[in-house]
Order: sequence, then C-alpha cells, then structure tokens
Amino acid sequence: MLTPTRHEIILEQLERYQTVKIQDLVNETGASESTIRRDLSQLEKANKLKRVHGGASCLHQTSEELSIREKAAQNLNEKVAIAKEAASLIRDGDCIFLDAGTTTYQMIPYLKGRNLTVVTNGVTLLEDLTENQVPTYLTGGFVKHKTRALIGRGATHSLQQYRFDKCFLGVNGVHPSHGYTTPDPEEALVKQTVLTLSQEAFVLGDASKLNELSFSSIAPLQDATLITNENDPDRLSPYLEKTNVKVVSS
Amino acid sequence: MLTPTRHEIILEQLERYQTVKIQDLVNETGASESTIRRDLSQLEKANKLKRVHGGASCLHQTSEELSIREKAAQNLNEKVAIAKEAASLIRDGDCIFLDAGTTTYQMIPYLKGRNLTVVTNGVTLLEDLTENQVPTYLTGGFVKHKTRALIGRGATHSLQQYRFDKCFLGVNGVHPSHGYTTPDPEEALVKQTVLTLSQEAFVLGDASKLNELSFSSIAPLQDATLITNENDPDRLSPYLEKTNVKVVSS
DNA sequence: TGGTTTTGAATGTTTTTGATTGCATTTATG
DNA sequence: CATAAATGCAATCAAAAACATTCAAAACCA
Repeated sequence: MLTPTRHEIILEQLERYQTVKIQDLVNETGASESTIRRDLSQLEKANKLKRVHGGASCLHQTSEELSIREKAAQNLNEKVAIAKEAASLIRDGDCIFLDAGTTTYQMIPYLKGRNLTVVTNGVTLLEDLTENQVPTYLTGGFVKHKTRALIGRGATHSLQQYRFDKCFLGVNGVHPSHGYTTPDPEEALVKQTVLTLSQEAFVLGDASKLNELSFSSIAPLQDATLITNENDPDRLSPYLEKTNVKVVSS
Repeated sequence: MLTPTRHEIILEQLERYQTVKIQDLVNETGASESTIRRDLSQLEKANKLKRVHGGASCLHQTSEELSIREKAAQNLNEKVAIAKEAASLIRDGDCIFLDAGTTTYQMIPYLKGRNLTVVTNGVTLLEDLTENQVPTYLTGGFVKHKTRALIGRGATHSLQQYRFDKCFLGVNGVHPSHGYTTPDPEEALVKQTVLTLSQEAFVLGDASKLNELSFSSIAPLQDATLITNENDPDRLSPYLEKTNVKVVSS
C-alpha cells in the first residue's frame, strides 16, 4: 500500500472518530507499527493531526471556532467604522435585515435600545442581538456548520413572508463589472432573495474586498449601495459610476 | 482508550450534568480511579473544570446561562431517562423534529453520529446539535427571549415545507381530559403545526407535568404518544385509556 | 545494476497505568 | 459532641504499553 493511501486512511479515520489508535491503524492498513508511527509523525509535522500517546487526535473544533474569532478580529477597525456608518442609516421604526457575517455583526452594539425590527440569518448574530434586547426574527434554513449561517431553501422560503425597509449584506467580493460575489451559491441565493424584498439595500465591503471576485454572483453593483472604507480615488471611481457609494474614513 | 477520548467523555458528562463523580467516570470509561484522577488534575490545570470532593464541576459562565442550566438541571435524571427512551425510538434515516425545551435537549447526546435529519425551533438545541455534528435545520420565527425558542407566524410558515417521520415535543401540562397544554399560545401553535406534519408524534412529559394544566391547549392526548416516568398506576391509568404511553423507570 | 527510499524488526528508553499505601475529609453512630 | 467507619485523596511503585532510534532487508527507480 502506498504512503499517500495510508495517510488518506488515517485522516479519514480521524475525521470520523476524532481520535485513532495505532493498533487499529496497523490492523486497518496491514502496515507495521513502525510505518504507522512514521506516518503519524509526518502528518503531525504537516499540521494534519496531533500525536498522542497510543495514537493521534484531530486538531480540534476549538481551533476551528477559534479561527472564526480570529477572522472576526481581522480588519476589526475597518469593520467597526463601516458598521457604524451602516447603523447610522437606520431610522427609528425600520424593519431591517442583517446578513450573517463578521461586518454586520459589528453593527449590533449600535442597535441597542432603538425601536427596530430585525431579521437575520446569522445564528451568531442572534446571540448578541437578544443580549442587547433587540427584538429579533430568525430566518429558517439549514445551519451551515462553519459560519452558523442559515442557508438553502428553508432560508429563502421563510424570507418570503418579510419585507424590509433596509437590508445590510456582507459579501466576499466586490467588482466593477461582476458586481457582488460570495463563494457559496446557497448563500448567494439568500442574499439575492433579500435584495428583492428590500426597499433599500446596502453592502458592507471593506477595502480588501474591492476588485476581488469569488465564485458565486449575487447581483450587479447598481442593486445596492456600497459602504466601504476604500478612499483611493483610482480604485473607487469605477464604483462611483455604477452605484451609490458611502465612504467611511478609517 | 486514548487519553483525549477520556477527556472528551469527562467534559461531555460535565456539560450535561454540570457535575460528575469519579466513580461514574470509572464505570463509564473502564479506566482505573487513579487514571481518572490524573485526567481531572490535567483538565483542571487546563482550566476546563474544577475539581471537587468526589469528582469535578464545570466552571459556569454568564449568569443567564447559569439560570438556563439550573432550569435544565431540575429533575435532570428523569429528563435524561425520558430523553434516552425517546431517542431509542428513532430509526436511522429518520427525519425528526425536536421541540425547544429542556427535556428534548437531553436527547442530543444520543443522536451523535447517527444518520438523521433534524429540524428544531430551539436555538439552544442548535448549538449542541452542531457541536455533535448532527445536520440541522432551524425553523424561522420570532426569538422568544427567555427560552430562545422560535415562535409565531415565521415559525409555522417555515415549518410548512417540512414533513417529519417523528416529532418530539415538550409540554408544560398533561391532563386526561384537556390533553397537552403549554402557557404560551404562540408556542402552542407551533406544536400544533408540527403535529400535523408528523407521521408519529411523541410528547416528553415527566411525572411533574401529569395532571397539570396550563393556559394554552395544544392537542388532545390521542394525538401523540406520551413518554413519561410516572409509574403510579392510579395516576397513569387515565392516560393509558386515551393514548399510547411509554413509561420509563427512573 | 547501483543508488535511493521505504519498510519492519530489534533495541533500550519513556510514558502511562492500576494497585497499594497512609493520610485527610466526610458521614454515621452512639 | 465525640468517636468510628467509610469514603476520598495524593504519593509511590512496578508492570505494561507505547515510544524513538537504529539497522538491515526489501522495494523502487533510474
């Protein structure tokens, strides 16, 4: 049996059981104990697993959860500035949609104590919204494991019953000719649906997103106002031609 | 059994019962007392738990979580017994609905690693379901602040797109002539809706709920099988006449 | 074929484990 | 309330399991 095959088997077992014993791998693969040990050492060096006495364990969910927080901390100042600007657009009595995402998440502190109705598809946002006593509706849908966003037919279906004064969307890419994009087609569909239900639409996109592109298309630029911290006139001008842009200083 | 596996078990037990005895862990893991003591010391040093005489207790977080957990801790053994029985009724491949509630919450550990589709209206349940890698759909709806249950038109509307092999409901009251009841009319409506969408329906009601009554009527007894720990024949017989009852010993 | 890589066995060392001991704390009992 | 019994505890130790390392045979490649 080839080395890559063994490695594959080891990682599969880990995925399935979180933890794996050397003896089991010996039986499973027919290789000797020494070989398996070597495999584990290599995979550990490649950061694919963690060796423990008697076998190996996967690098845990905690690290995955941690990476969510790390992600939320990236460009935090920009995100906060954009979020603050976005929140300032909201009028009392508005019914708004807050997209799942790390930038929209930063809007929540600015919603506290205001007379609003909020709908979101982000379970993570919900936690903080309820803590801030903002009355909140959740869309239904399938729970995307990595981000806890609600997606799929369940999400679009339950959205149909709402109408929004304003919606605030996060995206992965903003591009002059390709418009707003995001990697996950199912998420794209949710965002599209929200756009059709909203009187006014805002996309929160920090400078790193501009001129970027990812797999699934959401909508052309003119369908939403862009809120960004990009202030380089050269990079900004193509967007100014195509849609409304609010620039925040960061 | 590998050390990380034991640690995982210990932390799971803690999560579930708030507190855990060394003897129980010895039985649960098959390891010796010494080993478990060592594990507890390590986990304490890693700030994962607090050792106490005879075992360990978890480090509590926010006061709000604490109050929710306290409620979940009431009649915990009864709830676990009922939940275990309920989970044993589930077949591989089933699509099930799990109602928001502290008893249904206890079913989650028994769902781990099974081939199921789960729909719930309990945001609190969702957290643990995703942690246990159970693919989960959330109903939409208004987020009821106290319990984080999803209710209202949003919930019933998004439920319409699903059909369930089985549903598991919690209730506040079970009464021979008035059937199943709950205080909140909006929650009652959700439960009613779920009943109409399920092939088989089960209500989890510990002995304290029997012969009790609360404001909103959900459904008559015959609409669902009752799972309870009540075993006093006098108190039980009126129910046996009207519906299927599964009694668990607690 | 000659050289390189991979493998499995053998070695001595390290880690983990469970039993035992004596001490401390809790609980039961007079 | 005081004493005894029971239970829980940390420390120690020897056995077992797992470990890294070394080396020669086998497999692979040019």
